[in-house]
Amino acid sequence: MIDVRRIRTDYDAVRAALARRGGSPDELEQVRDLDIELREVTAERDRIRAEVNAISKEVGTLRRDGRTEEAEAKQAESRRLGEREKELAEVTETISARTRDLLLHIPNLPSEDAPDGAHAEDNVEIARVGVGDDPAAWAEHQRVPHWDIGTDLGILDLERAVKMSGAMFTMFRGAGATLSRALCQLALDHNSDAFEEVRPPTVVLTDTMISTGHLPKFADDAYHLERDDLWAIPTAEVPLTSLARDEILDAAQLPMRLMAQTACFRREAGSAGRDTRGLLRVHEFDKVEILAYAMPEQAADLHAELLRRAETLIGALGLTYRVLDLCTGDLGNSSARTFDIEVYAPGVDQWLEVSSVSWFSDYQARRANIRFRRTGEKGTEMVHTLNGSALAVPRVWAAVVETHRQPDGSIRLPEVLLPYFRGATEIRAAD
RNA sequence: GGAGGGGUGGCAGAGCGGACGAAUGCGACGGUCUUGAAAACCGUUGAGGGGCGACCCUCCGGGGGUUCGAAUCCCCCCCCCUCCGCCA
Repeated sequence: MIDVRRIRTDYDAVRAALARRGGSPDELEQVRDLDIELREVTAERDRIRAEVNAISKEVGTLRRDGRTEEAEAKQAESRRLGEREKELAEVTETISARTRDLLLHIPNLPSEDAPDGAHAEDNVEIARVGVGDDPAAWAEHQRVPHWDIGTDLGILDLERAVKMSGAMFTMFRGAGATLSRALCQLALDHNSDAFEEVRPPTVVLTDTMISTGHLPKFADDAYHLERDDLWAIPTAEVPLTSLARDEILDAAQLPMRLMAQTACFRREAGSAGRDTRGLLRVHEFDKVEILAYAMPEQAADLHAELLRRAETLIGALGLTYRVLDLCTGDLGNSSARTFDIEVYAPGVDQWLEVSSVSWFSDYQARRANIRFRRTGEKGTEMVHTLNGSALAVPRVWAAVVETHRQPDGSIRLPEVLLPYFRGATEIRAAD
């Protein structure tokens, strides 16, 4: 949520910032008008409440002194005021519920540093590492899609996954399953110097989904367990962000760094028919997420750190990648600024988004009510939240397999993965 | 799932219709004393909202109700603890 007070005091700037995303300002305008109305009605209601409180006190005194008649007169007066108050209470409730609902639908203000633009094509490439997508840079044996490689080597069993769970579910087998697990383990080990490992629940309450911004706007993208009104998380960002919900953190605790490996569930409702083959777009996948709570002045450095950590990992796997600074039109709803890491997968000849490293300013913190107190100071401020995928398994799995495929069809394992492979250095077809 | 007990400020814990945003203790912060520290003593110390301000409003797990007035009474829900059942 953006701060209502900013809408109140700085409307034009807020409106201009949101306009950079390309949306309509209707909701914003409604919030501004409702807020003015709300404060008027609330002030009137508070006045009446104050009066009722004062009268009740008098009644107490009068009754104690045995002045029953006077007390009864006061009570009657208070009853009348109470009725008026009830009416006003209904009005304020309606207005504030409406305001909150609108506010929950308004996206975050983009950072001033985020590049302007309307579509993904306007994203700015800020780094490119490896051989790139130049056809000449890749050998013929690397031009095999991972689904063929996986099937040939017996390490990917999509057919049976579909039998159990339907389209866009996956199953790794043998060395393929080991590779999946090794990638996660590598990501956790790589960040264990500064991040606390967490194993959160993967099924959460509605409020938990609201805190990160995944609800109410994007309900169609998530799996909902109706009977218990629970949601399967689309990313560990959801539980990790709610970890500190409704808490006031000490400045000394910040920045607070957390990481978690979880299954992630996505309905992919809007992308039916796209990337249906292989591992490019699936309903369930494993991911290691890194996340931080920070004071505002720490956020920029942390954002750079999260990006650097995600990048190092991809680089260590010997993959070719590029980093994009997302333009305002392509930014996620809750994000103020996002860097995407895209890996080049030679077999499918595509750039695959494998990591999204985002800074949410205080947008999620306000939804989740996560504050901090500066040491020695009174009052509280909203924390800033940041997160990024350290490693998302299926797409990285695909890129590793395609990139490191040898002329004889085997896969040479990158050195960083060797500790997790029980002595093996390559993946070959079982006889 | 069944029976019983409980949810109050950073923590512990009283209050069970009116002077209670809440005793008391601990903790934290500031001060006195001390070469320094400890102890002792004095003071301060929850959050959110509105108003230029005096000040006002809300919050005692959540929601609803009774009442002139609710932390306190009634109803529903959630969570925690103990016992039983079931169970990876």
